Amino acid sequence: MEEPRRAAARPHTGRRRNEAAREAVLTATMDLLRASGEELTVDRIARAAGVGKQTIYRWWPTKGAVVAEAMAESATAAVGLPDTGTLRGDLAAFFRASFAVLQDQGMVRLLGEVVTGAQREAAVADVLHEFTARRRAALGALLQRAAERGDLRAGADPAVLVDLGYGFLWYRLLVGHAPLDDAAADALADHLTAAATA
Amino acid sequence: MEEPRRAAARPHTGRRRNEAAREAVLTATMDLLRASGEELTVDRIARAAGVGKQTIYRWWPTKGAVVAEAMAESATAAVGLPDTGTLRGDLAAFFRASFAVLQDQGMVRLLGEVVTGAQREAAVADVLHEFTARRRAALGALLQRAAERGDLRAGADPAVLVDLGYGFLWYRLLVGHAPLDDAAADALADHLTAAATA
Amino acid sequence: MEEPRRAAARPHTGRRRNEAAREAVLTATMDLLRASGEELTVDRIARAAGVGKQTIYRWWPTKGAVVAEAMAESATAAVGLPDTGTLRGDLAAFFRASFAVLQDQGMVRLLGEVVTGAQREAAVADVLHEFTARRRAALGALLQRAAERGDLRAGADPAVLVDLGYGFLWYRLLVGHAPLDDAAADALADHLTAAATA
Amino acid sequence: MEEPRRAAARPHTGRRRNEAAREAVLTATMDLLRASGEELTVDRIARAAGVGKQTIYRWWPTKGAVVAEAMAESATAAVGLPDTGTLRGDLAAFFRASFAVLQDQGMVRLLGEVVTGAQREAAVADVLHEFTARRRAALGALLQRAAERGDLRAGADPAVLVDLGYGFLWYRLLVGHAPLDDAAADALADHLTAAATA
DNA sequence: CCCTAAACGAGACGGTACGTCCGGTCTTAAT
DNA sequence: ATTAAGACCGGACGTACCGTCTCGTTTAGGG
Repeated sequence: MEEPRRAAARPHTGRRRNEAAREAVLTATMDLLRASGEELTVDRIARAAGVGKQTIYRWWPTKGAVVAEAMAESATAAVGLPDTGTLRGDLAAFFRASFAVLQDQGMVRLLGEVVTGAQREAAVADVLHEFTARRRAALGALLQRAAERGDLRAGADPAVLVDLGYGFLWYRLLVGHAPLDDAAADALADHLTAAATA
Repeated sequence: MEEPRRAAARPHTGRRRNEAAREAVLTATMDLLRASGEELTVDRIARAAGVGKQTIYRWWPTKGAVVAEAMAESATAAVGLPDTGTLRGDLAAFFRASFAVLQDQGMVRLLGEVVTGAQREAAVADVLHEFTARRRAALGALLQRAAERGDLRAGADPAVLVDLGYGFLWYRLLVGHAPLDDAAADALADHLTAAATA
Repeated sequence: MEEPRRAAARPHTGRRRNEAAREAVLTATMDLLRASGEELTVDRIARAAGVGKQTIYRWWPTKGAVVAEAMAESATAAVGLPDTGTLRGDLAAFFRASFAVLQDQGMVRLLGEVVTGAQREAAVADVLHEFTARRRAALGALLQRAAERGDLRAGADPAVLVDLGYGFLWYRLLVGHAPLDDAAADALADHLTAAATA
Repeated sequence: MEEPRRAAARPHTGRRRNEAAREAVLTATMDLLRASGEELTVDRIARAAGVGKQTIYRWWPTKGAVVAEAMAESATAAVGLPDTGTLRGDLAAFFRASFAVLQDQGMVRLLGEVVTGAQREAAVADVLHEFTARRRAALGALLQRAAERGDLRAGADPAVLVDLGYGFLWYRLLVGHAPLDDAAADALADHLTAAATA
């Protein structure tokens, strides 16, 4: 039995995407953000990565998209799911780890750029949505475990609790009026636990 | 022949600052943000306000400063301090009013622009700091009243509670994954009350 | 009797065109062409002229148009109408002067760029047309004087003679197989005289 | 044990040059020039010829070289040496044939591109030099025959006459202010004859 | 009949220039 | 002196094109 056209027979011709270039771009982006002195510019990213500008625009629609992907790559890996046995302990560990990532000034600028870019570029907003959704899911899983242990009070809504936790993080990150250190993580964990349990 | 000292008698020559122009600029800024289709540009603000560009730069140092002042003017007025007799009621009323302001799409873009601008302009950051500090003070006063009624649990930290509340608001505002409606305000009030009381 | 709108009442507001900038651009263009080492680039013109790129694009549609205007300005002035009493003498003087202008290497590159640009940009073609028309008119006037003296043979067509003369010039200029010096001017004058007279 | 010198013994292995590709490239170049709407681009030539870009660059050093070869192929063949018995007749026939080739708009653009390219690429200039030299030699041969018949006046310089003739052609071709039709050929022949004879 | 080398179509790559857009400053004539 | 209009410098943006560099495929000797 013949297919009318074996499209799969030749799925691709021509040179393939250069993975090294992709990584060089994302790395250069992070480096420039960390170097901090200058504005982040597509030309500068290209020059720092040793890459043509068109290679950037071939794979990312916009500078914001590059930044967004750099964020998604470097911020995701960091935080795993702790298991200390208690909700408060888990939350404290989770937020301590989350805040630790933000000690890198480059990371703070990165997140700022993304939240900024998301306000005007749909592509960036998409990446931000996906990224934050994954982070919320992680925190949600932590709460889910508590729920299974019967630790959550009747009216507690995990979605609200998650937004409280990450809201606290982003609010302090963007406004910068108060630190995101271990003490803050512990205080956050404490109050979130109070909100979640009877 | 007159002395220059006469200046006191006639303290000002030439056309005075046109208050109407100032208002036209801020209004035009909000309108353009609401119209939403295009980027916010100084040229566009000037044209929409029927004002010369120089008139804008005579009174504000940068575009960000204009946006920041527009925010400070239109977002502050709105929310007063409710007094329903219970912490949960007060919080629910406070956040319902706060969220109501954000139903205006222009206001959302405005706050987004400010948070964005604050990441790169110190002047904008200052206005954002001051603005958010005032809002936190308002919420703090509300909690203070509860504390005086003896409604707060021992370990509750008003500063953390305030950041939880406003963090929730800003997080949903910027990420946009969930609504900021009356139900959200009630849920927020409920969880915040749980975190604050025994 | 009222006009419906006195448009002429306010023919212009705002800053006027900066004549110094215009000249700086044209001068810088000629200088860069003479310097010769590098390609002629809008960015380079702007930098050399101490001018923003937008200022160039505000007044000229294209790089070619700038080059074309630079040509029109610097090549026109040079050649006046000689009057030696004889056609051969007039032609020799005219072409000696015309060829002299082309000893400047910058001028040669300039004309080459214009003829090049005219092949693909209508705006450049227009300037080239006007420029060459003016030059042909000058040579035509010279022939006209000879005609009035009765020096032209019956079948001689001034338009053809003019195209022969300028064709010789451009052909050697663009192909570069033979020089454009005084001897060439004299030989050209001689043969043109032979073609024009009995 | 064999020396590398053995390479001479077996000068070639592998696939041979595809002659069809060479012709497709030159044909596509002419076609695109005739189609005229868009700029001539190597990518477009490759696509139109159904050929990979590398195949073009394997056989020609630059785009200009392709264009130059296309010119050399299509413009040379056309014009032979007429023999009408008189100089005027020979010249008229020669230029009528030469001008006829230029009725093809593609040919005009082609020559324009070559003259253009010659201004900046030595390789193209070389081809142009050789091509024009051959054409001049053809016209020179025609004049030589007249000289042998004793038809040329004493002071007539064949090199100048040739440049006058081809200058006329190229000048009208590039500036485009007047046609290159049979009447023009006849007028050119007439004036050139007058310049060459007593 | 297989093996090796070169040519092929496709298309990604580094680099450079283009022409546009915007921020913030300066100039003009009018009020 | 202040205004509306708008030109100015600087510099980032996103696109286009050049000539080079892989890919995997195809073609042709030589063994």
